[in-house]
Amino acid sequence: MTRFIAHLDMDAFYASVELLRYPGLRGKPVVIGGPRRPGGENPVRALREYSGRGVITTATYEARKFGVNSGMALMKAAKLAPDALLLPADFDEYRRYSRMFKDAVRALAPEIEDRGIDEIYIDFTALVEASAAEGAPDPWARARVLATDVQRAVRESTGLTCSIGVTPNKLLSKIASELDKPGGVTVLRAEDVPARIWPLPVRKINGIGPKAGAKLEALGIRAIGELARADPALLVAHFGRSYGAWMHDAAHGRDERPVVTYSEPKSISRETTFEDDLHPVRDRERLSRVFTGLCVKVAEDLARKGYVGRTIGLKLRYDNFKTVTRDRTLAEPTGDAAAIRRAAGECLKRVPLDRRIRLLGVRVGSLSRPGGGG
DNA sequence: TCTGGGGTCCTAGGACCC
DNA sequence: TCTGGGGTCCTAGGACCC
Repeated sequence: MTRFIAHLDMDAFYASVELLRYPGLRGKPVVIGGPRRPGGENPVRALREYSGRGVITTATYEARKFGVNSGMALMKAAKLAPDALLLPADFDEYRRYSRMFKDAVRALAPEIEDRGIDEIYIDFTALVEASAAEGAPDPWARARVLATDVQRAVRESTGLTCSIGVTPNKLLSKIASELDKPGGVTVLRAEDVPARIWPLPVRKINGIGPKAGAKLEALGIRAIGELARADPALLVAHFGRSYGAWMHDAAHGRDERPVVTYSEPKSISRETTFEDDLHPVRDRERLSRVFTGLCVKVAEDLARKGYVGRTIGLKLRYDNFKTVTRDRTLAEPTGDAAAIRRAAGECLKRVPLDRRIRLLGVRVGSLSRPGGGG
């Protein structure tokens, strides 16, 4: 049976929330990133004044014209767009707007899957069928109307715009929502895949990242259509049975995953990158203080969300960006900062400390609700 | 001036049990 | 004395996503 699945993506979400606060910045190149300065009044400054290890979380469309984008180091972005304005990220505020837009969508279409702070999948199937009597004869036309209704609801509740793709599955909708940004609605049927999807680069498929993309390129496969026409046996040979077969299906636009409206967290973690790499011996005290602080924060997060966990993990990144992890599973779950610190401390003893340290992180997994059966 | 922070899922080997 | 599978748990690393 045909499903009608939407993917909604907020347009330049963090930056757009900031523009509501600082309307004077509208139309200017603005970049969000870097840590929040405690106590500062107007945090807006030119990107060229930045120094540190932060990356861009969001750039306005005006800033993107300079070639900067999410994930780029701010220091590098400062070279490309020194006059762009830099604002620190304010995640509490973005989470507030996230709740607002999701509540507005839920009031119209309750079947929502959360995919992070600024995007969701929506299952329109039941609503499209229910509107058969009073709407247009073509169900896809009715799905488009639903999408524009959702856009309007989001705009009225938050003042923000979003882009929506509507297709028979999540994979295609995720691609489609990007095709007419910002503010567009893109409707794609299965028969539109060759014309609309196949010309796109393979990296547009959610699940094909930098590594797989480069490997495909080396095989001479750049467009999704080339991936669709590739010999499945060749893909399996290079990427393994599961991933190779999935890739081929994805290129044909096949995806049966349901919209999942509820899920429990699997782990809760905190990590921090130091402004300068720390020496494991000389900076031992500072390292230890930060370490304990991370454990306390994780414990607070667990308590606030109502979880305890059995597996305590440590993450360490060296100055050469190599990352190691160690973990230890306890007999009983805990949410106690001191117990987490003890277990993570044992993990630290199993890791080589012969290089400077760039990042330290603490994670708690195998979560359960305290007193609950798991 | 390289490369944040919070997540999920997958793989693979070894231990251990039946 | 030698030889099986299968299943689950734990651990480490890596790819990927927002």
